[in-house]
Amino acid sequence: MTLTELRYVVALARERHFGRAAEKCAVSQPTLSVAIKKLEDELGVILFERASTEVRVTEIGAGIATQAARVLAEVSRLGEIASAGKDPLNGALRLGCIYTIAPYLLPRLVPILKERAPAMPLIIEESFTSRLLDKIKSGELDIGIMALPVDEPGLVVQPVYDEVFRLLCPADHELAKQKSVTAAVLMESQLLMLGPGNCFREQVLDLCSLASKQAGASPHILEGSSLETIRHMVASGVGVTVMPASAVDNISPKDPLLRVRPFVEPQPMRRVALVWRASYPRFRAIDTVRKAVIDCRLSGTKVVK
Amino acid sequence: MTLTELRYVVALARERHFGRAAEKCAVSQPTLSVAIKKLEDELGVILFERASTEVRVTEIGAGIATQAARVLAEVSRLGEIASAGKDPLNGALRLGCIYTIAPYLLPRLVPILKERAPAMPLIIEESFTSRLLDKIKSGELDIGIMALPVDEPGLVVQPVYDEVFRLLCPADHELAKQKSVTAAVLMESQLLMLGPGNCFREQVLDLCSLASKQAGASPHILEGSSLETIRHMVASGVGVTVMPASAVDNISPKDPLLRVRPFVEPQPMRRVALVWRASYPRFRAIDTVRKAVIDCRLSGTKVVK
DNA sequence: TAAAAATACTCCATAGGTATTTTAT
DNA sequence: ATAAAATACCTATGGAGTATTTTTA
Repeated sequence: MTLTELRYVVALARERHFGRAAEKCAVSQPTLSVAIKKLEDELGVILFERASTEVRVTEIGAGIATQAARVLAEVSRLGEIASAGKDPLNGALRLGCIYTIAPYLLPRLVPILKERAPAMPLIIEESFTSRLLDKIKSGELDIGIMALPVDEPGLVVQPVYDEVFRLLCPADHELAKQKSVTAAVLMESQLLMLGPGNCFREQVLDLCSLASKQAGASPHILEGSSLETIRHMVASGVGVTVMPASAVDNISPKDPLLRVRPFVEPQPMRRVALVWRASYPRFRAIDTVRKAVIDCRLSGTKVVK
Repeated sequence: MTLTELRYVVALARERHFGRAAEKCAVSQPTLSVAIKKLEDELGVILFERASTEVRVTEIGAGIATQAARVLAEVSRLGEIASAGKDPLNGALRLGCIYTIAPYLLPRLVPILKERAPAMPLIIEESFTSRLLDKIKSGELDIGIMALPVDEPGLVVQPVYDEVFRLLCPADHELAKQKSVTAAVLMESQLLMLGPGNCFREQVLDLCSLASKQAGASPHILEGSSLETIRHMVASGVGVTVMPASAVDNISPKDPLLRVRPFVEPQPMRRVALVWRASYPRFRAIDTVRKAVIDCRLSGTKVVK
């Protein structure tokens, strides 16, 4: 049975004339004749009474034609679904973001995407890098925003921007007197940092190990559960911390409790990237996200490439 | 787009594995791969994300697969409709019968058919031969029961039985004394007969013209609107009439008002036939009707062939 | 004789097969 | 190295064409 045959049946049931029905279907009369006969043989039922004067639809033929029309209607809906889905900016995008980026990027990113891709609702999830990667691979998420390094088979990684780190210290701290600081100073202070699982913790630890080689000492570490928590702890004078620029560059130089200081060149930084399954087909959706991220113009960041 | 392709999509959406889906569809893996790709190209949409570890259904792919399953369900209903209609004894049969047969045949025929073809409801219409023929040709009726001659292009005529005529006269009539009568006696009596349009009228008139050649006289004719009306008129002594055997053979020899007498050999008779469109496909339904008519065993009839 | 459908045949597109390559883990 | 999908290539079915025949009014 062929969809074409069904179209022929519907046409013939309407026209009651092989020649005219064939014309409507843009095929020759024998083609239609043969096809109808083939379908009748297949169904084991006579659909049309052929007489020289006119073609009559049998009772069964009428039923079959009606049902055939229904089938064709459902088929046409297939086409509609496809064309609705043709636009990559149509349909939900499940976006994951690591904890140390989300609160600073998403408030800017979401409105931009909402404007640029109104038919693409965002389903957002914040988590650790490793959880995000798992969910992207399993298909629970479509795209992730996270810091490098990321190396997972089957996933595509596209760096988007580099973000420098800053020192955050109490306003009355010794280091607040300096215009810029070296990583070595981290050795000499009570250092607050995120708990395990956060990639930013690793990056800060890398910075420390680098510094410790030079200074020959280990920092005094105290852990906080989120950057905002750590920020409040710094404000209360517990110690200093390292922050991504986007998390602290909104702090006024005249803030009563906090001071932000850059590191000396070469400034430590993290590289933030988009990550998606290699097989994910909505390229334009990804690119739209990338451009939107860039257009967030987070302070202390520089677009890659 | 092919129904086969839709089956492949449904299978692949379920299996999420080209090899297994192909197996379920009883085709080779490349066949399924190519077909899916072809459909994706046609719809202009990626339906499946291919990764080496697993196949994932895209959002659109899921929608398409669901709709494809719906299409296939509707297609399978086509098959059901066909197999339900495969039995010629399934579905209504529109049966026409002339006025001078219907009241005597149908009371026996309908129960027989109802028993032998319970799934074939009868839609019955009584009319004149010419009206029946028109309706059969136009498709309003499927089959007709009527007296010959019938010669209409496009229609098939199958004689079923011959039915002799009888003389019906008042019990106290002169002719009631005879054991059998000749057609010539019709010339000598007040003759009741049906009005124009009835084929039986023509047959009786033929009988009279035959007789008049021998007797050299014309009958005194009075018209009635139906055989039953005429019967009552005969019973009231108005005159005599000619009747088909099946209409009068139920009259008792001891009936207080009426007498039935056979004609001498060769007895006048009518040939009753089934008539249908040459293109009408339900052969077995026709044959079932034919056999049922024969099995009515109407008195004074003899099966043809 | 004319109109309409069926048949005969020819051709080519394509669905499906096997063998092989590519790709990613 | 292995598993899975894609690709290449071949074959055969059958869909569609033209020309012709059959059928019937």
